[in-house]
Amino acid sequence: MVTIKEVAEEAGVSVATVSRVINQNGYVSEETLEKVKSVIDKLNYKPNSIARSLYHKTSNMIGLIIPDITNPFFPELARAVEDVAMMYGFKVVLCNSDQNPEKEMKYLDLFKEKYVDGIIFTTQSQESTVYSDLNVPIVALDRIGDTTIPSVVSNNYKGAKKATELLLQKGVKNIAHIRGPKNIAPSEARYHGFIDAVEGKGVNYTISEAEFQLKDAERKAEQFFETHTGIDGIFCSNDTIAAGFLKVALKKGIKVPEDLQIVGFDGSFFGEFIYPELTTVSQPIYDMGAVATRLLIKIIQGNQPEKLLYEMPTTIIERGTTR
Amino acid sequence: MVTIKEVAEEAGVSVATVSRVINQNGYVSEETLEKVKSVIDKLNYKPNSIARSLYHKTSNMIGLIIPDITNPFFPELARAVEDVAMMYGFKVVLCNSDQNPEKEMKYLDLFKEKYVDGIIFTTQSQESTVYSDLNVPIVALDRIGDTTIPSVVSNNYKGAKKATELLLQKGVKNIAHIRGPKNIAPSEARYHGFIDAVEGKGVNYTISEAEFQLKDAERKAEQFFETHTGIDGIFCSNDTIAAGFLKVALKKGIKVPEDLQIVGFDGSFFGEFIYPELTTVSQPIYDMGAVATRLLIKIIQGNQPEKLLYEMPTTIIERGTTR
DNA sequence: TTGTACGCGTTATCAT
DNA sequence: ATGATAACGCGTACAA
Repeated sequence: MVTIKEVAEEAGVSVATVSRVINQNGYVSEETLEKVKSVIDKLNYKPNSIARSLYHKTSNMIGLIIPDITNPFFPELARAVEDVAMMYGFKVVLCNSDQNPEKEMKYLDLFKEKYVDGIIFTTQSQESTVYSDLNVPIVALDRIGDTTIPSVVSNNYKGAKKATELLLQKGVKNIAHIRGPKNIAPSEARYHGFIDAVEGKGVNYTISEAEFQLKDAERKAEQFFETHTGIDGIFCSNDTIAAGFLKVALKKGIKVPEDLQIVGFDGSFFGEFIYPELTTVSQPIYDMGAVATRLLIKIIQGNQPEKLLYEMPTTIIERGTTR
Repeated sequence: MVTIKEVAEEAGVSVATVSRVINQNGYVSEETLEKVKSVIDKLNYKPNSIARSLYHKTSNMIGLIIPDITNPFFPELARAVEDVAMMYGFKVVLCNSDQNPEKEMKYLDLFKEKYVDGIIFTTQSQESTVYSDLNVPIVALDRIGDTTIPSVVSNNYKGAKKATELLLQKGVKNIAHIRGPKNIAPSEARYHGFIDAVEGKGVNYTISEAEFQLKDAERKAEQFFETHTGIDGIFCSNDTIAAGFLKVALKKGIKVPEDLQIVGFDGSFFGEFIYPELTTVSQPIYDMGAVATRLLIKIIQGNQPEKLLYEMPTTIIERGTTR
């Protein structure tokens, strides 16, 4: 690893001069400029970013905390964050919290130690690790409440309402909503969207619950189809649950979308892998990540965010599980 | 951010003493030990890891370069790397290279600047960015050739052979292999596994090719079923291709697995999301990541790897697309 | 226009 | 057993 000192010696100048040409500030004569530049090239000198960090107390890194990269929702998000971050010269440290507050705390400490310039985090759970008094720019994704932290969310309520209305409009008479876990904010919002779409409309509806996991969804689906008959439309709280219900329905010989229509939520890529393809409420996942990152960088650069809540629109993608 | 100096002042000792209690080396009397410890707790002091890095030229970070976290193969791998790394006190910087040599080089420079202690990388392409003369411990995943770098791979050849033999044994008479891109090593190995399983066995076989992407697979499947009749078994180079072919077959009313059996490769999670569930050759993705990380850490700690090639076994998971 | 010297927070060597 | 101090690589007052 070649240092600024070696460059200085080789160029016959002082380290200060070299520093000046690197950072393009201060005066430096045309002549020495060229000289130093050529030596930098020759030695393939790269300023040591650790030393820089120590001095500046910044690292050009941003920390990203997500529950689990293995959950299909997050890779695209992470990708967006990295793409945008890189575009602005920031690197990304990715951490999987597993929704575990201890882990989250550990990562936050880590981030402070490393002088990360900002933090983006997603928690699907309600209970909050203390993310305030952290003294580092921070943006939340998919998180509500905690009104002091700028957040980027998608419009879960509205998307759910639209999805339910779509089913109704497609002639569904007996509709079900398979809601997600109660402690997860988006799941709650989607539930309310559903309720507000069916209440007072004179339609029969029923509510069940499932985890956001295929196996559990399948179990719940088995039970569901045992105990409920005549259901001709299901709005599921996410695509994983929808996939589970679709699988079981198909297995039972129920015709989709002829006799049963299904709508999921998220716009996960695997919605296109299954047949019939899943109709779903698509979240602009990549955009959410990109917006959050731009917002964070803005804050890092000293600008105040214009608003605290950035709500991104959802889109219905009609595919094979609706008529 | 409280520094070692502040702790020293508060405790009425020198920074050297504080450093000794932190690092548990050198002599320090019982009395001052207690005193310093309590001050550290009181002030919630955490040693600044940047300053440490500057001195030690290590960072307790490892760099991970993958093509694209959005590709379903990689989240699990990344997760494994992070889990194991964390277990040993290392953090992970994740980078998506998009198979782009320029990006790779950029990340490698970045890693050197940041004093990463080691690098794990995956390239599916053959052409090699110069990963040697890097002067940093390094481990390759899913990569062959380039014999100087320790590698962790799964046994693509053998898995493909077994998959093909499974189809044959299940009574397939006219078999097809949909191979992946020619410049991707695993795709090549699987192709040879297939060939060696059918050659000289007196079975009819045919080869087609598709990208590892759903849309392309579907297009190729449409063409395939137009031009080939009587095919009753397909071994696909990965699960994505298999999903595409299955979808199109289902759409065309071909009965799976009665009239057509399909086997994929990878063991991707979405194999269980589709119906019938995909029979596949499962790679121990998590284990591969874990083994690679342990290997890297071993090297970082100064031990030489026992061998240069760690070959992990594949397993056939029989599910709904075979009889 | 250029160079000297100190500070960023930590560790390790060498005195004491 | 403890303290002073150089060093890690860089950036910037300040002096020249």
